[in-house]
Amino acid sequence: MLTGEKFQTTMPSAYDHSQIEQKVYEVWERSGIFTPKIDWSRKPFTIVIPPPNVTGELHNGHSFQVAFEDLMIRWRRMQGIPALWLPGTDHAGIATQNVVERELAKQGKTRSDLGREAFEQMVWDWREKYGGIILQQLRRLGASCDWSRERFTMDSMLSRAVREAFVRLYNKGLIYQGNYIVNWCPRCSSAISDLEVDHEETEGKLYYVRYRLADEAGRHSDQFVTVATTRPETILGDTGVAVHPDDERYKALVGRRAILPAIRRLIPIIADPAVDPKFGTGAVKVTPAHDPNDFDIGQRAGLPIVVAMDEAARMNQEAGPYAGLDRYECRRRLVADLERDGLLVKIEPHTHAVGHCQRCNTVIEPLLSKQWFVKIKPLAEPASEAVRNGSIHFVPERFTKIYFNWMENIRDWCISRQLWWGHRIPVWYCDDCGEMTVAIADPTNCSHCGSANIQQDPDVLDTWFSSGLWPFSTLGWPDDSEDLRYFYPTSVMETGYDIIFFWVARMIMLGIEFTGQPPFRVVYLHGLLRDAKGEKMSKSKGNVVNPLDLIAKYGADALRFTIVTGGSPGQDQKMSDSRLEGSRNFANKLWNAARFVLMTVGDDRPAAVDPADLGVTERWILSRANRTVEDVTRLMEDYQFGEAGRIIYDFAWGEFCDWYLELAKIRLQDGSDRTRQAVHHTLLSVLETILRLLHPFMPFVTEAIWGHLPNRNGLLVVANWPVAGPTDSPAEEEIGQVVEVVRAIRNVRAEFRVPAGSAVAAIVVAGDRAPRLESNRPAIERLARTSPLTIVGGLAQRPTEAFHLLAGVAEVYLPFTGMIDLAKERERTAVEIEQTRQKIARVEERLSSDGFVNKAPAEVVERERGRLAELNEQVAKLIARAEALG
RNA sequence: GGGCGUGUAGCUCAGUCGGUUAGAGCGCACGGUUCACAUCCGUGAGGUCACAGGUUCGAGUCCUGUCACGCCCACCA
Repeated sequence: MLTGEKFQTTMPSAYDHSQIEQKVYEVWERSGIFTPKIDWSRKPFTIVIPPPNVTGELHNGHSFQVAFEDLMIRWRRMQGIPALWLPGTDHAGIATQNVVERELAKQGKTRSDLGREAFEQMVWDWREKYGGIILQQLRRLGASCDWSRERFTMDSMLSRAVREAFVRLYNKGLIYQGNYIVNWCPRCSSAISDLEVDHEETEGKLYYVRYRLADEAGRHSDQFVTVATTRPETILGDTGVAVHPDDERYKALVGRRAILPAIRRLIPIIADPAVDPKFGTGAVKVTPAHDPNDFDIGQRAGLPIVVAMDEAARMNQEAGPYAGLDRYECRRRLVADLERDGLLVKIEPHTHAVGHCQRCNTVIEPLLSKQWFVKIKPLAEPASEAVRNGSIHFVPERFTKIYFNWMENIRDWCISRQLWWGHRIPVWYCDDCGEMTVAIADPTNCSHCGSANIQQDPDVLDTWFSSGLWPFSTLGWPDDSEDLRYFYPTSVMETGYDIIFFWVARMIMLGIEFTGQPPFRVVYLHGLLRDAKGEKMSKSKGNVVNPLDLIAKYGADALRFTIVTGGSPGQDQKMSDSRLEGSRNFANKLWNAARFVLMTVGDDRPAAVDPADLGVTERWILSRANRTVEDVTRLMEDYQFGEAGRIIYDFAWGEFCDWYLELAKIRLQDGSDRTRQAVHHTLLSVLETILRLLHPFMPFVTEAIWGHLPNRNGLLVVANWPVAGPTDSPAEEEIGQVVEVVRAIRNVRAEFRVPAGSAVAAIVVAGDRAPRLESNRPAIERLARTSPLTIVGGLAQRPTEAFHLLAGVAEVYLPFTGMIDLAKERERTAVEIEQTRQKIARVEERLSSDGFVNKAPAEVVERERGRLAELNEQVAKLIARAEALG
């Protein structure tokens, strides 16, 4: 059995997270409790971490992941469930390659200066450094990951899974190679997938260009056709002009040929229904190699394909006089030339969406190129079905629709990247027979002709291909490992909603394809972190916050509690210093409450208590604690973590600290030994319950306090999650009444500016409740500072020279002799009577309506009747008061 | 061009089977050296729940529409 530790020998009056958090983490990690024990008689709870990219250090968005994932893991672990949180990092192909290339650029070098091998080594070094930093940062956040199962997407084990997946899909015909238009980033010099393109509304221009028509012999005629384009440089790749088949204006032109300006290529005029007659002139230039629409049109009409640019978006030899120019320089010169030749009709301003590379913001060039694709429809359908039939559930629900919408319109996934960092595509080309060998293990010979002259495809796979396998590749797939059998499918996938398509959808598709099961049951999506102005965090805006800075200032507990209680699922969140301060203060409050409890209780755990010795005060706080346990557990089951955290906060601060600790002081002062024992027991018991409930939210401070508890047994991290005991409504009602009376008196004291130190006389008239208030006399006397305090059932004669107020069903008189203005009292009473009568009228109206009495649930009607009775009682007292005032 | 979200106190946000008098933190005002805590304690002010209709005995909550802000998706040359 593990023993807890005191992380400080004494408890200073201010909680100092910086002295404690790291020590606590070391104890947890040393204890080995983050590694779950496989127990086939119990169903495990599994989360695989969304692996942070090894591009650099963690940013504050990662704190969200940790806050929610660790919350779930710690909670389930406390419930006695084998809980695995599997950590790891992602090689993040294009992103990591880019940051390393930027490093190189600082030395004035490019990756080609180094060569592939040396460059890859440089990225591995980078990964060593930042991968390590990231894992340390996760520890600082308190992540209770099973470090013995740490993975990296390019580990040999996971790389083998990638090859296995590729080969299986290839053999099934779901991976194919082909020449299609892809999104080409000239800066990265690679194809990227549709998802990696950001569309930005851009103020561009629409150029109207005249193409001269050719006569039948191919010579100049005097006729023209005018086309409109936003990218004039692509004219150099035109192989046709298309019009709509029903467009009367152009019917006669179909079948004729036009002469391409600048390079005088003859191109046919064809009809195609994809052309919108209302756009531009209704005639469109067709550039099959540089536009996806044009590619389709070209395919239908059998047009030739002319690629006019290279992979850096410079014009190639097809561009004739413009060869070697950058695409925009070419555009500038070509437009000038067209104008000179009288072929430029006009230029209109035109706003349209321009694609940019998500990683480097370079304008994307649609380009014909030979790439590898995943045929996605056969994978998407079962993936949709898994969500439709409830095998996978989204929290919050609304993301289901977004998921379906994307799945239904999905297009084949371009998975090859012309990069050096990543999983090399497991395809080898034979120099002799030209055939491909696709294999899991590196082949030495062509599988077709046996030649040893084979060369591996130079490209790597989209980083999301390996990420898509993460929930099972990390557990040993394709082997039938014990981990895979026990921990898979995982329980919850927790991540930001911004990567539903990139990652979540692909895990579902690939998970079902390869394991026959959905990779997780629940997708919990947290919102995104915004800065104080509500803007997205990004490096370019310079508003990225390092979580370590916040941890240093406020503590990891405060950061996590702020995140979890700061919003609701799927909702973006701003983080402010004032909220972080509030959470830090809460940790301190808890620390001090614990100091008080421990100081009071001493070093020995009180023996079990005879329930008969519990006073109503104890019964009250224990009942409230049980209710809190029940509510929190229910909310956690329902993924309402924020609400759960707020409830703990309210109970711990607003009830335990504000009221019970104060009441306990009084009980201890006045009580017998048996009472003291009951109070000690209750103090400790409720404190422990709070610590247990709060541990998944604020793991460090709760564990640190736990370490000071007398005769503690083990660490809090593996303590049991509390089970709600019975509630005690009479006790809750009784103390509720006491609280109400105390508050009412405090209120009046403050209004009359009674010095805090001085006592006031008070008379409480409480009817048949008087005995119960009487038994709480010390509490009222001390907490409301009353002396003498008179508690009676009724009064023969009501005092007039006193301030009068109602506290629930009790009346309170404060005889502020000489300070009472009778006229004002009369008026105040009259106003109160009037207000109470209005309330009564409203309730009576409701109760007299047939609709309400018949249709509302019985308990609601009952509640209204009770309310009416109470109001009637109040108004009677007010009238009596008015009469006494004369 | 589609779709989604948000609009509740000065600020940041809760409010998930529709049910008394709509909550919290911060900020603000007033008062506090009560032996756990000034990272604190007590008290208070502050909201026609964006707007307009509708459903209902009853609407911040459900429906329709409008306005404002934000986001996502989309091959309009």
